[in-house]
Amino acid sequence: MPSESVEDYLEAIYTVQRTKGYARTTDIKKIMDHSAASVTEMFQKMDRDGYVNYEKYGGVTLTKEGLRIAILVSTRHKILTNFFEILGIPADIAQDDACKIEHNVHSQTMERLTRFVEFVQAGPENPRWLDHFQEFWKTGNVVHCSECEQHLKETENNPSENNHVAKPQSHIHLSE
Amino acid sequence: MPSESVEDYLEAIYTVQRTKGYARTTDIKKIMDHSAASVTEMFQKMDRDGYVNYEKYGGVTLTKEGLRIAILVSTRHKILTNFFEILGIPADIAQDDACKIEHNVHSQTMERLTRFVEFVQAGPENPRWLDHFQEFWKTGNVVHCSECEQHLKETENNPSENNHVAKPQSHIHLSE
DNA sequence: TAAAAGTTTTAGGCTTGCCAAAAAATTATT
DNA sequence: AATAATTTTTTGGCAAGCCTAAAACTTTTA
Repeated sequence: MPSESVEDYLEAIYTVQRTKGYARTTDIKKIMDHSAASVTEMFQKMDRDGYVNYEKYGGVTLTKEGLRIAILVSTRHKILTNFFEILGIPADIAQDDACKIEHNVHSQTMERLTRFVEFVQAGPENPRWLDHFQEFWKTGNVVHCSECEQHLKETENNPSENNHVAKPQSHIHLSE
Repeated sequence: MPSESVEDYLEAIYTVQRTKGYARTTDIKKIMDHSAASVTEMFQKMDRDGYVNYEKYGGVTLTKEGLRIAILVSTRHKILTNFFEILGIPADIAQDDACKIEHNVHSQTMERLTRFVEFVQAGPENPRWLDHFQEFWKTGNVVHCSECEQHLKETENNPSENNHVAKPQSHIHLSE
């Protein structure tokens, strides 16, 4: 299992590789704001560990395994960002937090979060309850929706009586 | 700003201190599964940094600042756990993830999550949309609620026409 | 094509946080 | 109170990741 640091490098290399085919010391140095020396060291370590192919003075490309993890982490990053933005967290903070958390969260948690994002996006543009949450956020008011409370009473004794329309399921693998 | 490691120690000390008044090397060693040597070292460091009062062979108590941060981190931990459990994540995984994330998440994010948890808890026992999410989780079906869609059409042009009942706002400070 | 400019690597060093083993202090036992 | 058992601290060491400065290599440019 790669360290957090290695995961960050993999993500950065992946970004560069996508547009350029490979990544050099300087590319990563700029993205990660580490010294060139540190980047070279890491390239060597990651080569030893099988995450990249490293040629002296020639930069790196991701191995199959390196790519797998890079995609995994990037996917996590994206889902976390989406999720935070749904909750109304400013984009820059959502970015920051996603960066830090993407290394730590359990795959089962990621699956739930993924589904949650899909759930919100599958519904109408802005689901009603999300509006209610925004209202609660701004004013502290709980909107007591009479329809919902009615529904609650009705279904108290017969829990399952549900509707239609299937959505495709995502089958992203979020563990390592 | 304390390191993640120091935050973990503060949390552990806080737990012990609450029942015992102070914490000894062995208490923390057991909770954190580190060697006694490491714990002592940390006690000394945290004393130097003003987070605990340390007496040789006498254990530690939290300083005002140490307590402040311990409470802060514990609060974060609790909110994150609640939040994950709302999403349906198993308790043990929710615990694990909360432990890892509690150090990293931005205070603005924590505030949103706090409000989100409050929002869910302020409504009826299980809000309707959460049931819909559970359904979506289990079956992949999106429940197309005719009432909601109706509501959406109605409010398309006049966004704000809202109800009543205020809830007290929480004023927990989640930054350092 | 040779010197200048830029990039990459090597060498040596630093901090954090962990450990095991040995030494010192405290507490329990007889 | 003396010895045994336990706890705590000290000592010396290790790995991960970062750094600067200097050396080696590559690319550009005159």
